[in-house]
Amino acid sequence: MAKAAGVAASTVSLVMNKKGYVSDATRKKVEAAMEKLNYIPSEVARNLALNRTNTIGVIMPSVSHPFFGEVIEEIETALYNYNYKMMLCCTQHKRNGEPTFVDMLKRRTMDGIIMGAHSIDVSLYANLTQPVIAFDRYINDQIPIVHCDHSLGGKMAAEVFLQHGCQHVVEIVGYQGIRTPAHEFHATAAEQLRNSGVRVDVAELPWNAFNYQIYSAVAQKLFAQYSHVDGILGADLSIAACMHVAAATGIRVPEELKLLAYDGTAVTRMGSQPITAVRQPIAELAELAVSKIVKMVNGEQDNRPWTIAPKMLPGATV
Amino acid sequence: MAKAAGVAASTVSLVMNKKGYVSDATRKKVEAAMEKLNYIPSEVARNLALNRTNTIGVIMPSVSHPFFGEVIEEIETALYNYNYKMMLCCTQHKRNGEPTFVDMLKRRTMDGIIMGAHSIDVSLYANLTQPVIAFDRYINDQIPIVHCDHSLGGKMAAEVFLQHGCQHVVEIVGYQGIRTPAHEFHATAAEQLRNSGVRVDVAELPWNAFNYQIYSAVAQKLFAQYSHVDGILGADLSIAACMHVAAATGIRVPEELKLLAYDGTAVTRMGSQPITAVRQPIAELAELAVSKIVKMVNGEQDNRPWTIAPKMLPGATV
DNA sequence: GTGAAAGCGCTAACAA
DNA sequence: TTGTTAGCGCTTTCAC
Repeated sequence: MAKAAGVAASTVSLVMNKKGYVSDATRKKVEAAMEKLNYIPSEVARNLALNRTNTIGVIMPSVSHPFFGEVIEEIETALYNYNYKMMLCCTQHKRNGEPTFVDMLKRRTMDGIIMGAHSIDVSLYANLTQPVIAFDRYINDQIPIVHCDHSLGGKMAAEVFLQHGCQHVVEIVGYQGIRTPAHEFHATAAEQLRNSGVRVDVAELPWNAFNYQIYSAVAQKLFAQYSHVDGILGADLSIAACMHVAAATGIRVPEELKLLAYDGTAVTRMGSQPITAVRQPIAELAELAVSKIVKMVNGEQDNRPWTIAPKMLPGATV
Repeated sequence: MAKAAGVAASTVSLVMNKKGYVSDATRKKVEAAMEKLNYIPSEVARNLALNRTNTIGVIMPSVSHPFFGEVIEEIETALYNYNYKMMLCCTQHKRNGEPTFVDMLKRRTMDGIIMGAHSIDVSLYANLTQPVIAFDRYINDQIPIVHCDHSLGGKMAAEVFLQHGCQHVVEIVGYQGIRTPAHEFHATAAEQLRNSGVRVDVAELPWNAFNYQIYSAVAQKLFAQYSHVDGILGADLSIAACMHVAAATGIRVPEELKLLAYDGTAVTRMGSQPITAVRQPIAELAELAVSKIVKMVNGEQDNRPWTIAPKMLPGATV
């Protein structure tokens, strides 16, 4: 390419990157040659020379799950706006997905990682030289976490049940063996409710279980076990399952039973009755995570807080 | 690294890649040094030297859509099994996502592309030197397509309505301005039904519209327009929307109205009534697309057919 | 078996 | 303003 244009390689570099001073004459010359050969520079060579790939790895448990799907979509969009590409690793059904992926980070295939998987072994993330951000997930003391203000969310949720005079609330919570700030949501809600004399019971989901059958089974068991429940709090799909089981059982929502979802993804809009939800601001969280990791990659300072408040999403189930 | 081990770089390369002959003594020496420095080779340098990245780009309209979400998840899994990484581009909400992404292909950031977006302008894909495979999508005559046997699917669907004696079927079809083999599904079903004297009407969705509100609006309009419809055929979410509108209107499913979904993703299992569906074998399609693109990247031959048959997925809506 | 040397295609520092 | 040189970290001949 350089010789075709009759200039040095470095000059071509300057033209491509619009850097330094290049006379109009040689610029034209170079551009003409680029045009003629329809030359396209190798990103890989560039990556090697610059020691950066403009790629961020994203680790999530699942893609085909409403919450993570939306998270991934928003992260990818945000990365795109920052001129980064996304490599995705989905851990749910792989034996060694996560170690393999972290290894790619070490091999410098990507500049950093946004990690949101529900892994039990997080020792992988010790002593990494590249930046890692956790998405709603506690990994270790070195790794900062972008998350929703779950404690506030829990208060908002409790408030809803209290306002409607619920006496017995069941919370369907995620697997407690992983450490995520999201547990705070249920803990806070439970605390507030109990402080006001409401009975609170807890049903725990198994680990990395993201399919509807499981939610449905949990819902059925819940109704069998707690026949006088008048409020249920859980993630979107758990609540959707409860709504269907309630309908099948002849329990009227919201008259006899209040259902409140946490997350507020599209599935809460998809039933015959929209589900009332405390919504995690997924797009904002994604944008925040991306802006943080990009700053870290570039060694820049960022003072935005790591937490974003949830919002109430109106519906017809309370 | 080489000097630390007291050997030449080329020897280190041989050891890392388990290639050629290396004496046990020097192998140990190298491995010891790798251990000590906890040396990790640069994938980027490797990519440059080998002119391949082991990365496949995937372009889809959306992530947070049940069909595409599942497709992406399965593609990523299949790629992982072939030792490839996935770069994802989601086009739905971006101005220039697709051209930018194809440009990355030209810059050799990835070895090939699996393309499943609903783009209207496909001129981007002319004259590419790297392999591209279309996923259920017609791009141009050079680009092969992995897809479900939609024609068979259409026959299966028609058969269902005929068996149940439907007289007036409405098909909710995707935007017709893009060219996808999937249109064949509705065309075949319509033809078969009309041949048997069934009235068939068609409702068309707008382009790149993947949110539930739109499906819901289409469903409402459909019932208003065709008051005597006794069968509806459409993609999962369209049918889910119809089910809810029917419930709200007091139309009994399946007694008065048969609903049959095409795709058969998890959402058809999620309502109070599981939706009967003609299921696209997404995992198999994904695996096929991946195995094809990998073969193409490696210049190998592959004789598997490009098409896979759909299957009936039982439910309670016909 | 192993090392020296060239090359992958770019960027950066420095001269000219 | 532009060219020269060195270097990013690996792989691959090809001597030794």
